[in-house]
Amino acid sequence: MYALVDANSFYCSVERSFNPSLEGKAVIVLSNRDGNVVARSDEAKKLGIKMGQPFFELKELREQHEIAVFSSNYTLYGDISSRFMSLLCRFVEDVEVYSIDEAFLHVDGYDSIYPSYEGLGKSIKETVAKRLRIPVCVGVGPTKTLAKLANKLAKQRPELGGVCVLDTPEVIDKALATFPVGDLWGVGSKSAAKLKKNDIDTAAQLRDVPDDWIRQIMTVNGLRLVHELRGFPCKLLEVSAPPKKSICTEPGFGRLVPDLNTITDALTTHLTRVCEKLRKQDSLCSAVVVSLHTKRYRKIPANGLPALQYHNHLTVVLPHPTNSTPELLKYAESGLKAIFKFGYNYQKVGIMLIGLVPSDYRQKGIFAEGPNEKLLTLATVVDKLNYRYGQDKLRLASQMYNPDWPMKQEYLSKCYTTRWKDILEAH
DNA sequence: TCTGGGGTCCTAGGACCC
DNA sequence: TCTGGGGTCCTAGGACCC
Repeated sequence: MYALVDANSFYCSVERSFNPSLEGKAVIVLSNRDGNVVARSDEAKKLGIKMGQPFFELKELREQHEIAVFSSNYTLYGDISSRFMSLLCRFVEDVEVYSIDEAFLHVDGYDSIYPSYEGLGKSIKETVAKRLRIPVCVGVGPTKTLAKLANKLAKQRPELGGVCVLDTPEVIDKALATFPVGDLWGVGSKSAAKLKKNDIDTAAQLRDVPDDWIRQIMTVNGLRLVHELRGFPCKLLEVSAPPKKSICTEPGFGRLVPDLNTITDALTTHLTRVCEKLRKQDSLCSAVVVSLHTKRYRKIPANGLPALQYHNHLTVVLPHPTNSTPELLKYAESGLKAIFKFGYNYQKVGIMLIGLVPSDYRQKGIFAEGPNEKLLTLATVVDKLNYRYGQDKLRLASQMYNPDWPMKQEYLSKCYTTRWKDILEAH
């Protein structure tokens, strides 16, 4: 049996846990640069605020109702998340961290400690509430898909007390009979539409379709999903996260930028961040993809001419895998120069590291040089110093510092758990 | 009459997840 | 004024190999 433990409105709950006066009030958390809504408390959902809704659209609503607004504070959420996961590891041996706010658990073989799955679920819920003041729901089922479904029911039906166990065929049948097929894990909007066309509206109906048919319309993923609904596990627990296969970043500038110099500065900064992640997972990358975009949603200006659009990307294959920032920068910059076109107002530049291989992988081309070992060592030293003395204390001369564009974060909370000066004071 | 058969690797695009 | 960001997996088709 699998359990899925998932925090309720995680980002909002974290903000609340350090500010109890927000209890019972509408809370929202915004995306980078305060652009869109990425998390909503139940009260905010009731006001009709949609996931992903642009923040500026809420102006009127905010005048009518009291809504607590926060910029996203990933330092804080990340730290609370890791505390959350460590708590879960005290309950069972096998824990798969599935996302920042949810984890799958293997829950078999603990009968002597927890006589029932309900008991285990309640115990987890109470402990997380007590230690972190984060509300969670627990769903239990014979497969990950059913655990996920159970979790959703636990959230929807307050009478369950936050724990839903699907353990017998009868209980599972009953749950599937009314569960909308589009709410299943792995059914997105496209598949939901296709299924609807074929008169499949509930999870129970999907469970009973022929294998060949579902494979045809939803590929092997759909087949796996159907088997999971029938109670045969196809998705197993991944206790140790496999290394990432690609690492990318593509944040917007926050304003429109026409010149290559500024864009190159931003590229250097982005590259510095992704290289740090690359080295942290102990990998080398064998190619970089640079991309450049103008702004998509620009309104047609007064002169009636739509803003010129330009989107392009280029893959630069390296002569040998590396994780050295200056070395990668050379190739990334050449890629940028190749796709940059004068005369546009750009919104963002992106960088993606692909073809990641373990760092002990040293495959030399017959005539090409291997990675420069000195540069690799240098990168390690730079990381250590920056970890100790603060991000970007040691940086490339070409990296923009104190960027002049606004990193809009008007509603940022403090880093209560990771920065000495931000620790709460008790009076 | 009859025009092989089996495989790998890469890429772009689609779909999905949080 | 103002519209996010970071990932994974699968498939079909092309190119290539023997």
